[in-house]
Amino acid sequence: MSLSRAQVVDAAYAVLGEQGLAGTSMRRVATELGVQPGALYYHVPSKQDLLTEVAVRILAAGPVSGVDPRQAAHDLRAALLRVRDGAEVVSFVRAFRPEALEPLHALPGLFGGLPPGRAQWAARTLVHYVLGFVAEEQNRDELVRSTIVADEPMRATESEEAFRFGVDAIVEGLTVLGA
Amino acid sequence: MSLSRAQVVDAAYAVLGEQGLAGTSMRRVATELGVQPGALYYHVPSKQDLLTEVAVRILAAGPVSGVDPRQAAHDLRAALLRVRDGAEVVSFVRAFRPEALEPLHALPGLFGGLPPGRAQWAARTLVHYVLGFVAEEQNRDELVRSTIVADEPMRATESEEAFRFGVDAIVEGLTVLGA
DNA sequence: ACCTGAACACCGTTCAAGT
DNA sequence: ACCTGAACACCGTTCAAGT
Repeated sequence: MSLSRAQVVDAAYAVLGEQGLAGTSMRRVATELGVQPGALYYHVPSKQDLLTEVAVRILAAGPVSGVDPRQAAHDLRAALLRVRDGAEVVSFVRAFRPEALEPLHALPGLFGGLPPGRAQWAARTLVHYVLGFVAEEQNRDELVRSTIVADEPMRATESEEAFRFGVDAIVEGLTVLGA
Repeated sequence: MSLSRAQVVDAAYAVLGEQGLAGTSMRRVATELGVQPGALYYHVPSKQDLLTEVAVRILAAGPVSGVDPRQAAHDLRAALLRVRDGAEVVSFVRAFRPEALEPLHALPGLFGGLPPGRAQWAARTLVHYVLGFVAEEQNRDELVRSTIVADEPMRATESEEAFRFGVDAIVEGLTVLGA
């Protein structure tokens, strides 16, 4: 039975979870599937496109429409934290194919109180914050994992608090200034 | 006359400006200096350390203490925009050696109205926003440069406006909620 | 249609050996 | 002390050839 595109994405997602983004090479994905590297290119045009699908999968667990912006921010963070380097992967895809990340396009709609232009800006502001914050958290995790830096207990709960503070402040400011 | 560490950093900064981060390899920096790749490792322990020095140089044009947080945000953005992929480079260095970026450590001091813990969080929030926003701007520039995507005039001034809106909203929210 | 084998043009880093 | 030459262990991608 031959390989499918979905299987390639699955394998890439699995390698990401095991090795992190730095360890997620096309060659390793191929090895995971028991196939030669070149075989992947029959199913996927490039590594960037493969990562795009992985990012979409990451966001599938993510923010839904119909909630308030604060909830959406927490949901987005939770989705990113589910896999190693999740924030980095989504940031990368946002850089070169932002239109592929449909879940993020619903966010402006959550700022119902603002005029459309402002709602767009507001959503971008919030997304930048969440991606930056979680990327920092996960980069820290990677450093801890490679024992370059020592783990400190209590970081998780302090992170939680700091994140909530930022979200609250940003949403507050956006709704006040956006009107 | 032999190479100096400063010359290697200069060359790396120059290559970054000409080729962007993706094109900034140790081998290209070596070529720029008319030297073999291995020679660089006599002056610099790794590519990561070299990029750390480049990031410090980028931030040297950056935010000063003694201004208000909004001014600092605009100064930081201006510094990042001076070189290609400046935000990406600083983000990368922040990931693996944040203590090296001294200029960013002064930012909590600008939130004088907040208790110290909150001022820390506030600074992080603002920095995440600025780095994320500028990284998006510069990634766009890279795509335009490679003609993957068309340039749209008016983007610069709209970017300016959007950035200011985000900064104003964040600083407003932070000072209101932080007290 | 789908995959292999093998190559191309790169990487960062190390290290003996030269001067 | 400083650099070269050459290698090691990787990359992403392409493509003829096989089945």
